Amino acid sequence: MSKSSRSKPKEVGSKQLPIYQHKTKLTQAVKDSTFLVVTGETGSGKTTQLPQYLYEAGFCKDGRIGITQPRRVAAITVAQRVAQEMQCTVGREVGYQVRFDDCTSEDTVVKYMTDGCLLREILADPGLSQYSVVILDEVHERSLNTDILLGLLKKIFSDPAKASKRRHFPVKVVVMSATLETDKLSAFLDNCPVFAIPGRTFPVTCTFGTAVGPKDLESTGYVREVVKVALDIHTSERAGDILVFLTGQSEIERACDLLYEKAETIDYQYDVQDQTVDGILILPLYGSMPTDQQRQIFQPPPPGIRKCVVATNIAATSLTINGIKYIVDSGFVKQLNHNSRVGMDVLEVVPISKSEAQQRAGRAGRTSAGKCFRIYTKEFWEKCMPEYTIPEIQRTSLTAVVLTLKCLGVHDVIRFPYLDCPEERFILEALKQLYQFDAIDRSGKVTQLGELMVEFPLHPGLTRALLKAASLGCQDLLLPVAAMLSVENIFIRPGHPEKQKEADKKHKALAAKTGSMNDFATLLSVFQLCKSSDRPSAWCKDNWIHWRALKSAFSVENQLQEILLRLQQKKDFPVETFSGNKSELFRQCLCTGYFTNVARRSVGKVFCTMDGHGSMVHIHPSSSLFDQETELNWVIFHDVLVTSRVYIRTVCPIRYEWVKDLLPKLHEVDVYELSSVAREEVTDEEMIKWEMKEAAKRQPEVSAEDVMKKLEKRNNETTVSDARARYLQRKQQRQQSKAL
DNA sequence: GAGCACTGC
Repeated sequence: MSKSSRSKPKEVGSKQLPIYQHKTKLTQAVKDSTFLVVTGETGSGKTTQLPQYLYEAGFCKDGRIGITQPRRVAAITVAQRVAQEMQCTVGREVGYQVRFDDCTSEDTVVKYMTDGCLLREILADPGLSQYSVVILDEVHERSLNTDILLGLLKKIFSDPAKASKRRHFPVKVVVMSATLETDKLSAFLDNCPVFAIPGRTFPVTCTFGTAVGPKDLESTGYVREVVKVALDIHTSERAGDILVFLTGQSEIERACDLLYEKAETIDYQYDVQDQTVDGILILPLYGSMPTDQQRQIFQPPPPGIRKCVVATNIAATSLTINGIKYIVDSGFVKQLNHNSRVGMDVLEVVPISKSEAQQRAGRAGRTSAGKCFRIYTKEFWEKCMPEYTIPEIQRTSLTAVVLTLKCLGVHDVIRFPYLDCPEERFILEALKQLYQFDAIDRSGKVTQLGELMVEFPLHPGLTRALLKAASLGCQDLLLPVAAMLSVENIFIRPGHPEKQKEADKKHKALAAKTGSMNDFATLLSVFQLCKSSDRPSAWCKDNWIHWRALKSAFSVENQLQEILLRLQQKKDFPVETFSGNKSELFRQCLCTGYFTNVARRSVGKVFCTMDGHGSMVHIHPSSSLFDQETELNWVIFHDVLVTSRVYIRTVCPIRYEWVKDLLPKLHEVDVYELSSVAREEVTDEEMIKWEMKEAAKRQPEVSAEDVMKKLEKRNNETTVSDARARYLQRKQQRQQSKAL
């Protein structure tokens, strides 16, 4: 680092912000203790100002100030703003680092980054030797990485003797959060002091509705209701834009259609109190929308026109729309929950928490006083909505997290200092899976393979398959597939039936081109075809492929390749030779990573998973295997989707021999009740015979209901069938409302 | 015979 860059601290920061009058006390508070909790609502200026105050107070003489953010955009934009305030270019004294974009230099002393980036840094440098201050921001959001960092920082710096031995200038840890659960945070960090900064937001008055009560937990009636409320606002409230919160793309499109319809039938011009509002501009907003379409949302509406944005939760934290004065809150959100009892992730619609509802309401008070219309009753608020959102660490699969912790020397992952402990069975499940992948041994110690696996930003199963391929010298087959599976879905399926047919046709053709019924091979082929195309974006448009998603798959593939090359230069990188059929090489590599996701044909199109849960699953209609009448009896799959049925997606036929030796591994460490069939070493033929016998005992035709009943019986917790029941109920309601 | 919120490395 150059000395000149920090010898003369400039007078920094904006004096207008509420935080300014606390400047001296705040820097003193940081000096006085190892841990400090700083609270303050949005608009207090803590994210941009605190690092500058600390810089000015000389905290950078001995190292950097690192500030984490849960989101990339936040890290980048905040760094840009702070650089501007400190009158330097981004990448010099002030910089940022996010995945694929490192904008820092030797001069950088104030570094904004994503929480995932800091976690990676700790992996390489467990003492965080280049930092004098580490600031975790937006801790109240409880992102998985921030929660892990919180535990790690507590563990590393809690013991002052240990901390000061590490360097003559001990690291300061500042945790910044909205004014929620601050006592809990302080207690967690050795009862450290709490510093509160008043915010600067405008009051938002909230009203409850009558449409959704405790009995309407599974109702979709709320789409009609939010439309009605939005139009009421439009006809009776003074100027100011509306933001409506719904749960997903299809719901949003339906709401927008209804709004267009209804808006046309009412008078075009209103006299709202003393102001005239001419009309309403209706804009949908969700994550997978094209970026240029998203950009429209931020443009101010034409004079006299009211803007009405109908959005997913993306508008709650990720994107801020100016000029919003009215909120319509449906009270629901779509959330991905991991169910360890059945070993799958279930995406479901659930009521939001009270804190989330407050967050939504707050979106109306950023520039002036606002109003929030909740369509649910006070009773719903009291009885159905939890105080706080369950943190991600308690809802998610922990396999990758546990491996990371183990590689950081945290051997006892159950007694790691979690701010909120995940359920023990979630941790056990993760350990079991890591053992199955040979990432840890029987004693729970990380293997050589595990040390390699932790380097990859991928699901452990994918990493396992990739490393197998690399050891056999065929990584070119797996790198693109791993990249494609770690970005959002690349196949576009539009809402309109006509276009849907067209897209399906194109996708089927792409699958047919590979000559094999293997969805993984289709992904590889799409990747290669697009990459070698002269005009890749046009190619995507023509084939109904998500260009934005594919572009990120290209950069992920690049990154994976770089990591792999670096690891292969180590002398102990495994090398194997392959004796089997060359054409089967690809699928056999996949088996190494997906033997935990093996299913065997049961009856007709119903398959039975072999992971010990024995769940009944169906091939998803988007799979190239869906309408194939073949003899195949064994498949591996990438993921499970619970809707009208339990579907497996991205499927690949395999031979029993390829997984025969791996399957026992699934049951060696028996944490859960295992399916009785899978435990036995049997041949394919024997398996089929057994299955025929079983099938004869049952009804000739296995209905979805039977399958679900079976699943339900198997699991005391009925999350999967609950989810399905809810889905069916919603579908029925939708049909009823259509009929009306 | 199809229903994928949002992040992140």
